[in-house]
Amino acid sequence: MRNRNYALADQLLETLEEQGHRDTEPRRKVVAAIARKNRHFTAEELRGELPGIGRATVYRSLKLLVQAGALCRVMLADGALHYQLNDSAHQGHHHHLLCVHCGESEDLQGCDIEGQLHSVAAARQFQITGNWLEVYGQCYDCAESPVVPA
Amino acid sequence: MRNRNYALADQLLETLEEQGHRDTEPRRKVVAAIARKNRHFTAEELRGELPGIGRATVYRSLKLLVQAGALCRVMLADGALHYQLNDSAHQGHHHHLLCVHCGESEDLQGCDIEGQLHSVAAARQFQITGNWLEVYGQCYDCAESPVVPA
DNA sequence: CCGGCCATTGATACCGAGTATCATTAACGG
DNA sequence: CCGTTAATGATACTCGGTATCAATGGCCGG
Repeated sequence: MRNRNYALADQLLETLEEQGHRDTEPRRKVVAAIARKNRHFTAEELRGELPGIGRATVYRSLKLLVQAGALCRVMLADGALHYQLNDSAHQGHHHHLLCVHCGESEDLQGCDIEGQLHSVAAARQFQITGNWLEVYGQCYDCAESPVVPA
Repeated sequence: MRNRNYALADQLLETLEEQGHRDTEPRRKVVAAIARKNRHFTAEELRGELPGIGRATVYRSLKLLVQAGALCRVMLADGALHYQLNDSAHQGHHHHLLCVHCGESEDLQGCDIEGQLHSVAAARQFQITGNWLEVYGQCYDCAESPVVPA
């Protein structure tokens, strides 16, 4: 676990360096904090874990990582914007199934939403360049045990 | 046009009254400004057109209209949240095709996105309760004349 | 190994989109 | 016409994020 986190942090830093960004102390700390996360998180939550690191720096790092494809933004059902580590496997565009109960998220693969959108749009001569989709509901575990003590 | 706007404004007010809200002067003005819109708009943009009306009042009215189903929120490609009048016909849940060029939006109907999501989710025993989808691209007119003078 | 360029930092201030509070006002039902 | 109660608007606050800018420190070339 610890090893995996270190490796992940290094990997993230490396990604940034590949994009021509420097390897700085604050950046290392931000990236390490992100690597420790096993769930989606907000910018402020992350910032709270990084006392001594400037607000702007945290936001800048998040932005860079999103641009690099290492992080993605997810919009929760209540409208809150969170960040989430991308599986290093598929950094591309993808959608999420978000459990509104436990907050867990799964990637939504194996569906041909894009294909369907394109065919519907083609009928109207609309050229699709992108889309944003979040799907909310209850995951299997939460549906099974609807009342969970906090 | 003018007539249609008046009618629309009255209709919006009536909708609010049906929900038990009062017919007040500031509310009339907010609703009239919204009825004048033929495009999606931001809260601040609307507020700018309503000097003398309190900030909170504008936001409160927007909230009520969204709750009543008369307005819907659309997220633009750049992340900006806009409001848009709902066609009085289908106030229910629906998706939009947003032209990133001219800013026009069309409703996306006749596609069975929900159905597809449900079948994919069923395979994972995930119970879908809602979704948020925005589709970005270029509408027919903008694709035809890619360079339009501002 | 050193010096300089320039990316990065962090403090601060600002912005947009809301919400909370609360004293004052005004709608509307009886 | 009067009282209840919703609504208003001023103000302050939150959250997420960006702009500015002087100071710092990474890194590259000599």
